[in-house]
Amino acid sequence: MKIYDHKKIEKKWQKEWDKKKIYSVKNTKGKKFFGLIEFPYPSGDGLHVGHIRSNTAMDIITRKRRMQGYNTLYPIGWDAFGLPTENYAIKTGKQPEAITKKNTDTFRRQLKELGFGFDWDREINTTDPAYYKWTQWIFLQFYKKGLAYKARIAINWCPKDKIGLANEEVIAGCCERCGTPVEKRDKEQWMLAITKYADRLDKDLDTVDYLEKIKIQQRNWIGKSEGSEIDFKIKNSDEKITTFTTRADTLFGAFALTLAPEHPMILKIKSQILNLSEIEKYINDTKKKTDIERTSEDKDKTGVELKGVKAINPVNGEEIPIYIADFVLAQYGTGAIFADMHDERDFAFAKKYNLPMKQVLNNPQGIESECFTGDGILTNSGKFDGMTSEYARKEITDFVGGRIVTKYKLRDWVFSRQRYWGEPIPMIHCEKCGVVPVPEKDLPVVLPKVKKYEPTDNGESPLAEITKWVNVKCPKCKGKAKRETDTMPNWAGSSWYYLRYTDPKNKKEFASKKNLKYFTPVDWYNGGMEHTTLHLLYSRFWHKFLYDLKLVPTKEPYQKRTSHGLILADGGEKMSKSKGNVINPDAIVKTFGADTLRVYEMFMGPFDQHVSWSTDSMVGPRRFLERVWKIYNKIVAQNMLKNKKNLSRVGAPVERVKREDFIYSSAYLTLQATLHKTIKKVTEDIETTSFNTAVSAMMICLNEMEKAESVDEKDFKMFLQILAPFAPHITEQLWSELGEKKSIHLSLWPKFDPKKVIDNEITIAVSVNGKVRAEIKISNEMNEEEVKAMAMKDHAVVNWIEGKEIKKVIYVKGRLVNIVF
RNA sequence: GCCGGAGUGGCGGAAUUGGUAGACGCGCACGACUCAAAAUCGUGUAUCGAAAGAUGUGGGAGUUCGAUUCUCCCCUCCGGCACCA
Repeated sequence: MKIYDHKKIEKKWQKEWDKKKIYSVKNTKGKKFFGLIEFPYPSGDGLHVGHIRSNTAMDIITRKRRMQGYNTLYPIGWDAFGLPTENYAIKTGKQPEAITKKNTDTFRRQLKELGFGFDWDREINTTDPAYYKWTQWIFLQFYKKGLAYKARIAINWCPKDKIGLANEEVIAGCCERCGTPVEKRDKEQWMLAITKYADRLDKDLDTVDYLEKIKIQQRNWIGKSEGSEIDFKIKNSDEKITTFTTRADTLFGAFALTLAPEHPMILKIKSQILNLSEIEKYINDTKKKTDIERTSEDKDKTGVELKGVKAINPVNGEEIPIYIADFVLAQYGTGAIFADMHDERDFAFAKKYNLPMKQVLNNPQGIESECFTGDGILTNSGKFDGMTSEYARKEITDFVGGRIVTKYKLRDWVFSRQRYWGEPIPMIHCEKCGVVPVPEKDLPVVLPKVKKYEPTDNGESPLAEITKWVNVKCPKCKGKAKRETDTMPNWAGSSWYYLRYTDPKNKKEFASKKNLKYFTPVDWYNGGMEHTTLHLLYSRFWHKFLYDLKLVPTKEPYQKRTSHGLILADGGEKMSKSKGNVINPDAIVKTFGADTLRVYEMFMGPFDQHVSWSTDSMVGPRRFLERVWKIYNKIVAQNMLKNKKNLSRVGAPVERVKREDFIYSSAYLTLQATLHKTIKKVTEDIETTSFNTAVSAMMICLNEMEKAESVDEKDFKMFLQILAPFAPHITEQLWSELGEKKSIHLSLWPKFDPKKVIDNEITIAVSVNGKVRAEIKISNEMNEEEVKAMAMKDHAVVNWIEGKEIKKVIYVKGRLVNIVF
């Protein structure tokens, strides 16, 4: 009798799969499936159990597809540019390349030890010049189309990391990475005009199959809102101020015009302002504040009136005061609003400064509240009185010559980083010609070797000090010029990596048209929720841009997107090095085996929800696999009996069974029904990422097989096949032990037999007035009347209904009978 | 504040076109095997109760023959956004 020893079999099959390249995609023929996980950042800590959760899930999906006959691509690579490596280089004096090499070697070893079916022939690395050549090339295309531009803007500056951050990287006013409050700094930055794609990024979400919460989060981030632009003239001046509002219906109630402190109009009408010094002080104070300070003052509204200047309400000619206030944002809308009492902020502002307010909406429900912000019926609004808000918005906008417009919260993407370990932005600054792109033939612009990686506090990249690299000839005039020393953010390489997988070694294009047409879009992409408004949005943007250039064949990169929940430490806290609660997968693989770890991670809870790690619970999945092995032993024993071989060699306790009798027994039919139900459930559950219930179903099936007197070898093989995506090593071993020559992972996915799924005898409940009082066994063939009659006759039921007048009897097929009196 | 998600035994969790709540697993208890232990196997395991039975899916109301599932109100936790006009 052989014993399950994961150490013996896991290494063996990993080598075998590698040698035979069973997971490599060799052609572009037939139906395809492209499954994708977010390629890992190779940190020095090695693989995290969270990686394993996501990777195993997609490994199961792709293995199933492969067995269903799809030409299946499941690639892997390294998103290797980024701060942790650079910081480690600064600390240790080692080169980022060397660190990356070491880390990717560790990750590769770990991933292989877990038995993932990656196509290792397509491994990519964003820090490889042969790869980032194309990242730079795509940037040049953005530049050519005017979507990459330089702007002097106030950026989010992290004083600890000494790096500029994109808006998406600032969490509650603090650096996403280190938690330091960010400062504002004016700097020349490369920008990508993602806002030009805002509308399509929003609208095209309708065409893809993403989890609803992902769509909602992206939509909220893009922040589409429809409203009106309305111009206010300034009294005694030719100037006008454009406001943006979604509530044009409240225009009659405007009591002030409120501008962002950064609003350019303030400079233009400077001469008319009587309290200029007060205004300038307020503007300066605002500038000094960080975002946290500006928003954390309990939302207390502050502002200053521009004395000596009045605006004219276009709807009724009323003169109203003009204020500047820091709660009005320069970046959104037009940086100017009109204030009215049907908005909580304006209401609070008016209360604070004792401004007179006028009610112009009645609550249709008739409930009086101090500040009514809903849609209502217009009042005090001249000829618009009595209109509904919705209708009046359009009418009033038309009446004052306003424009219906759409605005977005999304802002352009700050694309410069003042750090070393990133793709150099392929631009040259010439004294004569200005900004000149590096000619495509000169790509890649390779990162030069440097001695010191420290960023500087003046906001320049360490690259700026490498004069030999910085000083170049202008590609246009051959005169003196300097290279751009900013690098790209780490979101650059990951914005298009899935495309490279289709043709990873191509030297002429980022990928051939033919391969792109065959493999894209990605059919199923799984990743973390934390990337919803970062990577996922950025890569959709890049993809749409490439689509517009006719370089990719689809409008969207990913057809389907799911996300996994985090794996938390035992107490429900996040795993972190500082807390010392990180689980090392290497140790788990050693003691329990990769198959157990995989099954455990799939079984521990619903895939899309957070779960807490518990090493103690791993014995369940381990026992499960050991018992699978025991069924194999049972079959070996059965076969020996059948072949009348020497019984003493069979270790398992086996009773003599006449197989022919068993085949037609009801026990056999029950086992068949369980097996086919399990095949059905596992097949379906994988599609809905309900891996936990799939494992549970297989456990139930195994329990049945254990109880059975005999297990049919063919049936057991089917069981191994549906288990194979979850536990690839043990199933491969047993598959081959049972005489199969070809890998189980290249075998055909079993189909359930609909006829066998139906039970011929079932137990249903009988309830009286909704309370369950008995159980009865019924057969398939019984009709409703027969079942009801049987239920009424049950002695436990009779006790309850005796002498009562039965009002009705309800029968739910295959479920229950309810008797009501 | 707004937008999502969740609340079920000692623990992880299962079950929703409304139909036997607690599947499966962990843990625990008892038993078998063993000189013994571990492992393994078997039985049991929501709560109260000797039992009959009653109660029970965050709390409160409602619809229904029947509600974890649907409706209304409220509470707690997690995630995202946060003065977006």
